[in-house]
Amino acid sequence: MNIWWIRRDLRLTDNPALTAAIREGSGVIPVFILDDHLLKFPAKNRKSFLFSGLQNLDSDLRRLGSGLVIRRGDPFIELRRLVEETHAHSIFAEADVSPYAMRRDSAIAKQLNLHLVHGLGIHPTEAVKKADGNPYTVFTPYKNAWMALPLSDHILSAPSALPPLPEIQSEPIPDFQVLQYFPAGEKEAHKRLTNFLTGPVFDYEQSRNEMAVAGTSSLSPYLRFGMLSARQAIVAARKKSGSNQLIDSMHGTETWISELIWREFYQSILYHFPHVLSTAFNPSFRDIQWRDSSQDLQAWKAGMTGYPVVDAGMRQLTATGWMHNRSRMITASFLVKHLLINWQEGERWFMEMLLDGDPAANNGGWQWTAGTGTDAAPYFRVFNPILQGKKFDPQGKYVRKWVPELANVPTKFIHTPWEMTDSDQQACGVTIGKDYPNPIVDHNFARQRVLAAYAKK
DNA sequence: TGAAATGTTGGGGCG
DNA sequence: ACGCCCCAACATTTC
Repeated sequence: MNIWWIRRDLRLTDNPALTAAIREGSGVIPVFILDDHLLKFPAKNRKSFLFSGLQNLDSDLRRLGSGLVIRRGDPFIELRRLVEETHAHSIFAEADVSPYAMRRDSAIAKQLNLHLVHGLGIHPTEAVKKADGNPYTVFTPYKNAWMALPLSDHILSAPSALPPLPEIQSEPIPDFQVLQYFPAGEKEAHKRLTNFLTGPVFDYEQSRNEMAVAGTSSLSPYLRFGMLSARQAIVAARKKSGSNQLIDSMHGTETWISELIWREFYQSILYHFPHVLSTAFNPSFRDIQWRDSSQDLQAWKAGMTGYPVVDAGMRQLTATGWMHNRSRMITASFLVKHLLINWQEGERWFMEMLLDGDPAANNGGWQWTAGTGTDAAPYFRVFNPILQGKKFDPQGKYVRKWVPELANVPTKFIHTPWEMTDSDQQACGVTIGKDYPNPIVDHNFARQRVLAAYAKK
């Protein structure tokens, strides 16, 4: 009898840890531990998604004759108890790369028979390295090395039956709110993958940037909790790309696969440079004089900056726990460059709000935006929220959806509502400065300010 | 996975 | 017909 310790691999198909636990023993006990150290972090939406995913996994396991054991407390203490209670031989778990997880797991491995199994990404973190043994810190060469490694398309199948659980204590799954836009679970993940690969991926290069279009896979929360493995995603995409004659679909799938490789790149960065969670990766950007304005930070969080695309993104985030990738870049750039507020404030807020909130990817994204990271956007690249809106939400559909007070603003003014005359405003039923804020900072002024601040550091 | 400033070119209006 | 100017369109450089 072995324990399958579930952490962020809430799936039965293509699960190396589960497969190993089954193969190495005469039975398996699926366990999830509610770890207060992780659960005290204010991330209501993500916890709902997790708990809903656990409920889903539990019913999938029951269908196979087993079930999910839930415990609450310190992982080491709970696992030790479980081993005593069940006489389990070994514990199998998917290896993780966050500093907390690595510290936790190596401490537990000293006391208990814990086997960490690779499964978070396609290639183990240690496998993608430069010839001299050092980790890559630039994406393109990392990607090239990653692509050069053999990729098995073998998907581990889900068990068809499991032995019943022993009579042991299990906590109920905590209450959670149902997430309208992101139902949890493996089945939903597969539905989205199939849907994406039979439609949107064909036009991915174009439509992935259009914020009002469902042109992205929207799989990030599922990948975050392992309701879908990276291998399942990539193998399915590769099949699509190989089987289709349309050159566009080939480009689309390759571009999407590239996005999946970014996830592993940032996992590798976090693994090798855990200090990125507390400071800039690039030391020359550690002394920027950030502004300290709780008022501006609050306006950003609330989606009340006066720049419609920025506000639409921020409101989509609070309303759904997810934000379109293009809006993530725009809103992040706005916080760092326009408001000159420390990117770590944004990183924390995104971690509170995002269903897919993951320390590696989130930190990587923020450091990229701030220009402080590996292979980052150059600091002088300042997104113009008006131009970004015109380019990637030309009809203002995205803005109208998430900033309803601007719903009737003519397209001509949808990204610059403050340019409307009083009678324009009256005609579309919104008073700028009252129903919707004026811009909290002038674009040209902010641009000059941030360039000066970065140049000085 | 930028945007703005600056430089260059060429068509067309006009004296 | 010619030179001059304007300026849109595109290219390059700079932040």
